[in-house]
Amino acid sequence: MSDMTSTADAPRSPGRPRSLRADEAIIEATLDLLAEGSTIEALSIEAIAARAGVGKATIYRRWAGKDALLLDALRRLKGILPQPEGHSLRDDLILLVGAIGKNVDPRASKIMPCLVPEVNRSPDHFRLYQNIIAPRRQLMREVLRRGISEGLLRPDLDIEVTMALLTGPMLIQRVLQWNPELNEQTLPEQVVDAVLAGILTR
Amino acid sequence: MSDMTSTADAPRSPGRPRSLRADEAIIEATLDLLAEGSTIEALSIEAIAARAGVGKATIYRRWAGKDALLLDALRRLKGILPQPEGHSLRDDLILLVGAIGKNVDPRASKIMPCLVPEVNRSPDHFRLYQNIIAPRRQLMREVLRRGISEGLLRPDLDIEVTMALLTGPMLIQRVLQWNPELNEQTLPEQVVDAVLAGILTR
DNA sequence: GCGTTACGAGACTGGCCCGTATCGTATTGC
DNA sequence: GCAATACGATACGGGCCAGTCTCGTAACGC
Repeated sequence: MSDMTSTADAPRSPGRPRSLRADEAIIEATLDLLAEGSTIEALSIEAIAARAGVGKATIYRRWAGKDALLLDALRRLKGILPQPEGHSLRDDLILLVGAIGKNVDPRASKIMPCLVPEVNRSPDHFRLYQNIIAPRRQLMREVLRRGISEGLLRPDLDIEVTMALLTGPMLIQRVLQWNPELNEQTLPEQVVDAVLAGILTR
Repeated sequence: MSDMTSTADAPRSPGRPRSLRADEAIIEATLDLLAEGSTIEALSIEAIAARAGVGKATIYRRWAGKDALLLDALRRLKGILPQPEGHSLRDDLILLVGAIGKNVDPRASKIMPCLVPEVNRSPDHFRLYQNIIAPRRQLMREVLRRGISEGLLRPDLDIEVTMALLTGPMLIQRVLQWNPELNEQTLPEQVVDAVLAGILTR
């Protein structure tokens, strides 16, 4: 939405219309290059244009520069939210934890780690990042609140801390490869069960 | 150890000896620039030389290139390990969790997020990263084992998962600024207590 | 057909950087 | 004093890239 790429209510300007294929190709090329390991700042407009089979001018006609293009491209990665069923607290939490760092677009998992420095540096990227994860946090918050109101969870529970507890292990494993010993497949279930029950002897 | 910077057992070569001040100044300049927000690849030898008040040749005389210099510089950030007292399981865990992402060198916390992409890309950086955190994990592992053998913790506890549970929340908060709502100061205590007790109603 | 705008391709200037080389000078052992 | 090496500074060629501009061509409304 940073530029006039959108299907605006334009008063039908004269001349040849913008190519929708070009839009798509540029965004896709950007995400591809990032997913292939290019750092966010090693990424060049020239490389994107070449990969997209597009002239550089075609990119500059649409975006002001690399940053604007990048923010637009990343917005495409938002993906869809998981849908907790609401039957079982445990199952819902496992679903949400398993969805952390996952995305319909498989490139997302390669790209995410590259964004960490940007998020710490640029307010724009930080906002985008928070916009993407906020609804997911909200989803988990609601599941936990339901658990409390149903009497399953302690009423004095600190929900924000609990969310960090559920999210943290999965995120450091997916983004930071924190511990090679851990099994990413079974981790969501293990985390949820451990958080629910605690680790003290009963 | 990548180059001959070390105080080697040299057979006393002739000519003017290398300046130790230059070594120090170059490393310090590198860490300073990183801490000030330069990305790892935006960092240029030229900028380091200027900041260190040193000729470029002085750098190339010591290191083969940016990567070698960087790995050496990062090794300086290792810092010292926290020392659990061994009296109280809870206190020891709070100490260890609080030390996550902390360092005697305050620049470390600024630099860490910048390294995330490198760690995912370069095996050298990944090794360095694992070498730094492995002893800290080991420390936590021992504290948890002691907790089990003292009968405080469940004997069937999955220690690796538990470590992720304790580490994850702190790490995503310090490195990713995951949730602005959370208080970093009180988080270690909250995390340890929640993990120990679980969140189910008793 | 005509004016208008977009297209892919690529030329072009200017900036930043790498890695090497070359200054004149400083510091060591002999 | 003399050879050897290091020093800071700076010049140099080469590469990559940003952003602008200019080709000849293509697609639209009228």
